[in-house]
Amino acid sequence: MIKKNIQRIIQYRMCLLRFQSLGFERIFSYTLAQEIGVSPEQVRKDFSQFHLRGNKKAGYLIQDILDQINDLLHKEDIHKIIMVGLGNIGQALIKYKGFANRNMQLVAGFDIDPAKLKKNCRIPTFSAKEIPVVVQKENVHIGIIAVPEAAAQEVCNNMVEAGIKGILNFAPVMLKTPPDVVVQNISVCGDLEALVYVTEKNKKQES
Amino acid sequence: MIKKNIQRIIQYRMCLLRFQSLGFERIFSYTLAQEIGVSPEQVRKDFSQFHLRGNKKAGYLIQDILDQINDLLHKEDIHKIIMVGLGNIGQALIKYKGFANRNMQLVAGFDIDPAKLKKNCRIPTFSAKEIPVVVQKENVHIGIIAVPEAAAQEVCNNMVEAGIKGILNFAPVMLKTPPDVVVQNISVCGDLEALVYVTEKNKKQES
DNA sequence: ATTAAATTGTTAATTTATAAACAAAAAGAT
DNA sequence: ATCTTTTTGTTTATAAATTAACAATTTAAT
Repeated sequence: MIKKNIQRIIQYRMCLLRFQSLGFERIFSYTLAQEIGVSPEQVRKDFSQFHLRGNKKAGYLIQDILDQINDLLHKEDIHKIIMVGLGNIGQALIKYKGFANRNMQLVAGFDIDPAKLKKNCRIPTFSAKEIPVVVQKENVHIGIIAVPEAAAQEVCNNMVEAGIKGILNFAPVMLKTPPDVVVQNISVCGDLEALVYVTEKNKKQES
Repeated sequence: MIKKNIQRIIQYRMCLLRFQSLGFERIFSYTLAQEIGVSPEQVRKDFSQFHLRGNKKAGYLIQDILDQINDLLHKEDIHKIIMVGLGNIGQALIKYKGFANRNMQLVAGFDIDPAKLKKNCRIPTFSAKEIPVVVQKENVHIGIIAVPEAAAQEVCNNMVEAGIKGILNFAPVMLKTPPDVVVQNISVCGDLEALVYVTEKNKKQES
């Protein structure tokens, strides 16, 4: 599982960019904390762990912290991503315009169904067989799996074989990968079910 | 933040259903653990915390555990969900057919842009102004926010005002809500950035 | 220059989550 | 019927994450 502190660092970055675009030059742990929904101590602790240092009494210099976070997250280069599965989610992500802002780029889409490839697309699309060719040619390390549950593990195997090292998985299965490949799962249905559970529980507790 | 054990319970459920459909009647903590990617002790601990009990030496009776988890998750009724924002993700989720299997139903979609409402849709769509009317009429407690960052907090306020108690948020902002409203965030970009960080770090460590 | 106020950064304490250990119970074999 | 094996369920231990506490430092004011 990916550490929580790095996930928060990513959030801090977005927040710092927002404050910077509003004209601020400095920010306090308290402000940042409130914006992210954590305690100021958490912010300082996270910053400390990644050696992001501020100025006592004067807070953090936004540009300075951003430079260092950008360095941490390797924002100096654009990270290429492939997408396997051109169904509902796949198509939606391909249409999404927010990747470029964050120095990421979807470079290719794949599907086993030739019908899905014909669609007028913002990125080149290929048969799933071409995964190794494209991954190696473009030197891609990150892939998204947006295929049905039944196909997910096989797609995953192909990706790993091709050299993918990080996978964002939308299929509702736990993928089996070698230890040097890291998987991050997203489960919309699961999250909704968890929300149902918590809200129903809260409802009961009131009564 | 939603507890991790309930999130795993939701995963166990999916896994149990899969095993059941394969013809199994019983299952061991070891098997379930392997499938979900946790330790058998974790499974037993989770089950213990929710009073899901098995049979020593004979493992867990799938049907029995499923009945109890279904009860926990209130699977006896269908949970209505509204979706605000009919852009890329909104449209994709509306097309998604997996909600019914899990006793959930998208009952309405909303957008401020009238152009978005005209699209041939599987569910009724309304202007965002209609949120309170529909939520109260249909008695909905769960909502999805799939609008741009700038609009998210206002949409959230409207939802809360209308009576929504659980929100799945795709916008990259921390929403401010009263304590009885629970928010679950999904950040595709954030997750991808985290994957980039971890894979680059692994790469360095090898060399 | 000295003092006061504010905010960081680190250390300590607490809580939460995960992993390990082991006793108890059930099934099956002898 | 007794013993052995297996697997649960609970208890204890470890690790991770969060929160709290407080010393150190910088700024600004007197």
